[in-house]
Amino acid sequence: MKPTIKDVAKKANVSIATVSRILNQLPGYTEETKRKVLEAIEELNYKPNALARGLIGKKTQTIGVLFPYVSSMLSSEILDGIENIAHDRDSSVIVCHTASNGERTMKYLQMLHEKRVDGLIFASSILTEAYYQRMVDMNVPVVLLSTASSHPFPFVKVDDEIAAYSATEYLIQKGHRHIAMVSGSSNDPIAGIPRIEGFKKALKDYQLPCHDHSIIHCNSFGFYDGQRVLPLLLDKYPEATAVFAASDDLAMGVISSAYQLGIAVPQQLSVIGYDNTRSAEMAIPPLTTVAQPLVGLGEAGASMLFEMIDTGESVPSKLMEHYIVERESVKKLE
Amino acid sequence: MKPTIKDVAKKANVSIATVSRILNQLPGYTEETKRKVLEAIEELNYKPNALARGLIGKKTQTIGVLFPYVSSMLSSEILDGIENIAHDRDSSVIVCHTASNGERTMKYLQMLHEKRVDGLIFASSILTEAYYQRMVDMNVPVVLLSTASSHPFPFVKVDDEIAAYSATEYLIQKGHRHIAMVSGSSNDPIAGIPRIEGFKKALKDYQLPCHDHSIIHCNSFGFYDGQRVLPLLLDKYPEATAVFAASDDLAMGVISSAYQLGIAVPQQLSVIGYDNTRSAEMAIPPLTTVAQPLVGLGEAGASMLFEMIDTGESVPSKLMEHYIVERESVKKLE
DNA sequence: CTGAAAGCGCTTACAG
DNA sequence: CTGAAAGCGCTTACAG
Repeated sequence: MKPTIKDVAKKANVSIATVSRILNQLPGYTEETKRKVLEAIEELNYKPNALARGLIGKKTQTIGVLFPYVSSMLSSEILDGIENIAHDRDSSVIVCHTASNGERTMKYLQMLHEKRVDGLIFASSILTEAYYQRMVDMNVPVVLLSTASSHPFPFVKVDDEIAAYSATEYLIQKGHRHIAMVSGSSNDPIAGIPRIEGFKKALKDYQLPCHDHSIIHCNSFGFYDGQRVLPLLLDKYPEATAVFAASDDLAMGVISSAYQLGIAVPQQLSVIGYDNTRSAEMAIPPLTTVAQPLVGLGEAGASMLFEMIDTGESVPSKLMEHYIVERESVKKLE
Repeated sequence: MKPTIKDVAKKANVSIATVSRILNQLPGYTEETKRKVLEAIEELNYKPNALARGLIGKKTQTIGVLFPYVSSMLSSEILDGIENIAHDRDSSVIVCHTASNGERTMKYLQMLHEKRVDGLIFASSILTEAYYQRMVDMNVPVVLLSTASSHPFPFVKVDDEIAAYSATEYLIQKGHRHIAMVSGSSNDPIAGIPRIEGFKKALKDYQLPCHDHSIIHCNSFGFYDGQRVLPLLLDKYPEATAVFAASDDLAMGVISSAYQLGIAVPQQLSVIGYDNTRSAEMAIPPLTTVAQPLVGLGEAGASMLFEMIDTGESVPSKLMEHYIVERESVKKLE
């Protein structure tokens, strides 16, 4: 069977304690013994058993990440960032796809608990009381990513309200006076409401009108909602010259719908998105959007988590900078 | 500290063996003891330690998945499928992002070995001799996903040559006679060469010309290559009325370039892609493409892996069906 | 510099 | 039906 530390010890003619020391770069052996042991390891093709190691109480070198959807561009770029940092730290990442399902999330939490992960990243969902309790039970560091809560876990995200404000302001500075918004899930306390507030605030600060029909509410942040909703929007607010979509997918839906309606973007209608996912640059026309540093969010979240794991203390929350990526979907009005 | 099986045993006034039996639904206790034990578990909020369990030699309920890029639409949909099946099986998935880097891949393999994963899915990369050796050392089932090799691991993929043939044939049936191909990484033995062969074969079967300049070779399957390459293609092959792009990203690049060149798709140039990633439906015009069942590939690969884990025997390789998704990027020529 | 031994939290024969 | 004990593969004081 697979060689164990005993086999190595026997082959090298030392005790398992010595092998362990060498494996863990602890002091206490001569160069000569080290050589012998390394040689035995090599010959036997020995690989230490991480389970046994973890059992002793050391870390498992594994973190868990919970995403509502693992197959969205958003999640996958964030995951990319997390994975990069974890790799630098010789840690593995277990991904969990919750489908925004409470029961499923609880089950994942249980699994991650049993596997004794060193920490948790909880991304892009609302932290319920039940999740919170379970996480407290686990007694490991957790960081919230692209979400926030009143519970005492640090988060990393961009300021949605300010970012939405920026997007709207950008449109205003390009000369637009009749601006509409496609809001996404408008009752979502994380990604819905704050973006709407930012939009409203910008309009107000610039003394521009914000009617009821300036904002059209959807049930999701997805492409099809954007597509579905543009005709309705234009019907109620035909003077609109620009729309701020609360996600890139929504924006792509809007552009797609405009295309079908024979409305030229940006000549007749300007569109700005939110996220700067990979698809924004592939859009026709290339989509102007307010960028979230997605990979950066993942990296920051993972770094924060590892710091907590190392120090045993919490870290401050972090707001990441958004920025406007100018492409070709917004026209400057003279 | 965290309660262990001992604490539960003490509280319920039984031995740890009995607790273990109840935990694992083995026979050998009265309803009454079971009740007591369950109660103790509940009160102590006891969670079994998966590390200790795994150490005994039982499975770790964890599989490892290796992707070249974790943040591509392709990978993330495949991962979605894998994760679904793993969840049904109460298993976790560790994702590894190899960046197509040999050293990094070897390191991941080492980590996964140390963590004693129950099996491996190796996706979308070429299985080198070194990887193969390491995997054999690990002595766990592995399945190849969207790739194949002469080594004796089962694979699941679509038949690239036939799928490419279908795409080309589709264009021919739409009346196109001058068809070009944007090939992606043309020396890639998995996704490069077979698609080129399929393209050539279709042209030949229908007695259509295939010149040197009918195929333009890229270094990747990415958007920017498609974008960069269209002008070159058209320069050498101006009569082309349709192009088969070896990936959706490539196709989006072609469409984007056409847009900038003032060439209308599909009126002046038809484009068919390959993959049917999420972005295909968001393209303008919506992209006709030959679909790989991405989530299905992930599910099939994971199912095969778990079957191997359960039975200890290999399973047959599997070719998944591709199919053409007709959208609006191909024009019928009269 | 080195080893014997206890212990991490479980499961699994074995014996009763 | 139930428990004592060995053992999974390591790490960590402790003693020399």
